[in-house]
Amino acid sequence: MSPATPTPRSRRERPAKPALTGPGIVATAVGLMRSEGLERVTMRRLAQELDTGPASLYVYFRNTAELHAAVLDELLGEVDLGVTAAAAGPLGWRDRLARILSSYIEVLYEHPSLARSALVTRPRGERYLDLVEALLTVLAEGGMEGERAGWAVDLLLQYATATAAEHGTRRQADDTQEEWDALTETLRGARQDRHPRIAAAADQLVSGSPEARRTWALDVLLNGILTAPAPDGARG
Amino acid sequence: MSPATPTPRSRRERPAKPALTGPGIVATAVGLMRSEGLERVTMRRLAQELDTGPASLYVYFRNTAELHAAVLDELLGEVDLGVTAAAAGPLGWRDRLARILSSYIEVLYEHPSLARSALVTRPRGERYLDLVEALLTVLAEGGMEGERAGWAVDLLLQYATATAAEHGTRRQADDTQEEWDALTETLRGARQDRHPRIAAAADQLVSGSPEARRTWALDVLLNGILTAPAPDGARG
DNA sequence: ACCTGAACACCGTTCAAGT
DNA sequence: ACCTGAACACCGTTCAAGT
Repeated sequence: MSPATPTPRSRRERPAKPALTGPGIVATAVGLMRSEGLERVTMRRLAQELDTGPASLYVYFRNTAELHAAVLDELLGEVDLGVTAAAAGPLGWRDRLARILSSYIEVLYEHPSLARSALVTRPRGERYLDLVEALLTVLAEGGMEGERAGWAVDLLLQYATATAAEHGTRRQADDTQEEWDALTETLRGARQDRHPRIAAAADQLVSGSPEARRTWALDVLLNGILTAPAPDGARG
Repeated sequence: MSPATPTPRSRRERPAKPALTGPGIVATAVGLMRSEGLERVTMRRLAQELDTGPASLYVYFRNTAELHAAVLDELLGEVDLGVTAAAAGPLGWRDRLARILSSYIEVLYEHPSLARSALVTRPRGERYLDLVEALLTVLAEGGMEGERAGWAVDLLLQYATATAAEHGTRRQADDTQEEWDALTETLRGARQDRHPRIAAAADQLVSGSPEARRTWALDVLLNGILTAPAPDGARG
């Protein structure tokens, strides 16, 4: 099986070590994230995967945050924007907007730490622009344009991103459950004298499935965007 | 200057090394955060500050996330809840709610990384409960109780926390500015063929001061909470 | 129960040197 | 311009051993 002439280990394991390219690196990073989670998509671990040293990656990304931003943009390619056009079907604009945002949330749900990084480093890749464009398109159909629409996009995406960061799975389902139980217990155990309203409303504070809450939150946001006074950015 | 009998270095520098206690550790951690930022509030750095080894801290906190949660709760003591009671002044409930949330945002603005950690590990300390209790009190005055109020608290705090995580200062003002410029440039440079709406609305997407946006967002949320159908947690 | 030193298994980033 | 080895300055967490 092994060749007569010994080959360096690294060459044998990765027969055709590909030249480094930006897209190639990102593709490898995405694969690594899928198999081991974003936590493992570190400069060092990724370099190892690419059969090189960590310093090499700094030619393509200024830092780890930029690397993660590139991974995020790649992942955003999975968001379903198929319902953007009014011609796409019988759904009204509100439902189509909800579909797009739900798809976005679901994509990020698998990678909450990516959602967290999106909250810090604002994305601005091509796929992200596609998403923003889609949201603006649907909002325009709902009669929203200009400042109101621009700010609405921001608020809607912030909500969706934060929700994925908060509730996303893959954060060791055990931990999440444990934490939730602890919170529930804390609320239920609130003392009548100091936190009477919490004590009374403990169940309502933790009620509802994530889906029910999400549906409600999107209703809140859209109703609010439609009824709040139009923003005036020039004033700020 | 130096005593005749040599004293171990550590004892000389911290004359009365205090015994470790939960509150004492948190107080030291808060001080460390104020002087060097949350990034430096690591188990190792904190242990060094306390003149001990990192392993000792695991008696008090199961992990770094718990430590940061304790720091956050301490910091929440600074949130101004003085306007909670209707008797506090002439302000209507909406304005009082906005005051409380703005105070919360401002407290977290100085420590965006703490806000980020709050988004992941749900807080449940005493000060956090005080904040929730205050919000429930003001919402009740606006006629909101039960499920609607409970879910509203969640959504309002999520918005506030995410906003602080996103826009908080202290994240190297330079970096933030640079990132913002890059985003603006990206939006302005959107290609007419692929992202026409972004190209048209670029200025509206980035317009407005943080304060103007915050005011608008709170309007949106409150209007939405008041007009969206009451949630039904039992259904979810 | 509380505290510790030492170890294990990692990190990001920079820099001088190579091609 | 791109790539690299090596180094610097850190991390979180566990464990066996002490008090």
